[in-house]
Amino acid sequence: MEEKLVKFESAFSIDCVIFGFEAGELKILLIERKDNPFKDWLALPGDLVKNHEGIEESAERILYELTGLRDLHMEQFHTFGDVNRHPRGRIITVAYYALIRIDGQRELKPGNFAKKALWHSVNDLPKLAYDHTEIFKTGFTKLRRRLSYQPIAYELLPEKFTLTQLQQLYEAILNKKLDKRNFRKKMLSYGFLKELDEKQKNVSFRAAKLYKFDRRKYSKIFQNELGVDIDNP
Amino acid sequence: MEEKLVKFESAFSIDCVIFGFEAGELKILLIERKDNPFKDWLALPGDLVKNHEGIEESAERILYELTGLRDLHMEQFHTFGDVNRHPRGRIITVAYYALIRIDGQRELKPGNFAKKALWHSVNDLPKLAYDHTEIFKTGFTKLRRRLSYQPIAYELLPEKFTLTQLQQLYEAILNKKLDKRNFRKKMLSYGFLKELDEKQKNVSFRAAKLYKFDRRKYSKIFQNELGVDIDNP
DNA sequence: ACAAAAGTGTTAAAGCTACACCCATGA
DNA sequence: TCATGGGTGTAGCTTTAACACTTTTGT
Repeated sequence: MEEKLVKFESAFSIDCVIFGFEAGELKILLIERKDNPFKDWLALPGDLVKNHEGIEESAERILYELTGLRDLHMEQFHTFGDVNRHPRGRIITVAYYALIRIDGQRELKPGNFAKKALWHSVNDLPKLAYDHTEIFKTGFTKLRRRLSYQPIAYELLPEKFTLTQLQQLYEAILNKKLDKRNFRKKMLSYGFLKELDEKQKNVSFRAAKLYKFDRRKYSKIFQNELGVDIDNP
Repeated sequence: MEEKLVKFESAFSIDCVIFGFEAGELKILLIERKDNPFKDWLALPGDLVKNHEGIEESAERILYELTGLRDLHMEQFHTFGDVNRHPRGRIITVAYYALIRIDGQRELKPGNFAKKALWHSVNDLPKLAYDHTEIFKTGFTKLRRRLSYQPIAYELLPEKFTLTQLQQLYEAILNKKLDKRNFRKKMLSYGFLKELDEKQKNVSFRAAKLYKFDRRKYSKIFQNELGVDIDNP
């Protein structure tokens, strides 16, 4: 373009609702803030977007800094821009959710603003800093809706999982009981679950068959359904 | 809070995809830019968010300045924040769509950046300024999805409408033909369409019955379905 | 042997799809 | 009287919902 560039100072941030599934419960990752404002409160992980950083890029950076994980499914779900949402000035925030496999071994690195990062059950959250409670609720609603038309559950489960685990996850997200037989029938009918020659180990009862999600088959089955790009609908 | 406020300069804007339905076609409102960058290009109506203006408020202001309409259904659908999306600097934009009843009489006031505002069929759009083509496409996809679980069609039709008009609108949004009998059966089965004692006028064929959308009945029927707030799902 | 979860079918109801003709009206 | 869209029913198929017992395994 022929005109000079105008330089603005960034005034936007990213906040992330990071979902995980553990012990039959849906959880999110929260940090405990070490500085004001909201010192000692729990908050969603987030940061200002840097000047030469796209917002997707920024969301991925924040997640990486906290969890050491890259290339996860992140999805922007809403932008919050009330004038007074941030006590330090006019900062609007773009909210993303991420789905990750909780791995007890992985060490979480809380980063600059946080004392520690911990998993909290979505059913038992305290009041969060800023407008983060509202952000969480909006994100959870979007996740729930998305579950009905996208195979996102598999991002939260280990690579190999049992049908009961899958069902528990659906129940945790949808917050209702499902019928075991109907659930299995339906999931298997889609044809994108691959039954493995393996079973659960170290359980004190009959071991269940393990399955994995076959992304190839999924894409083949649902490609161009309504002309919608499956990875960006 | 005890600390001093930090003042940022705003660097975000709103862009609006304004849908209307006319002559059996789904249309959007575009402005022709009168200044650089993108002088003479078509663009979505948009503006910078003012310093003391919430983003919803800003979206409503922009729509009002352009159309003279207030209190319309506006829905935020995505935020676009590529580093280079705007030639003048780092400006991220929050995109909204609005649904309006096209009224041939209403005068559109294009505002500061625009020479004129005109309706364009969604099936025949030229390349738009900035990343507005992408913004439009994303918005259209979200609109289409939303149609399947929210009664948004009624925002686009006149208060009194025929079932054929309703069907044409669905066909325009979903971009496919629907079966007349099945469509009517289904719409009427919901129970929130009120049949009026009135018929179409000034048509050169058998006049069709007029219906209107009964928002009260709708709310009663669908309240708390899955615990989701119907106006903010 | 018992506790715990795995695994498995059938039936009825509801919803969806496909399909074609007569009717009312104004020109 | 003709052209135009308005208005209507049925049958087959698919999908969903409700429902309970036997099997396997480890302790």
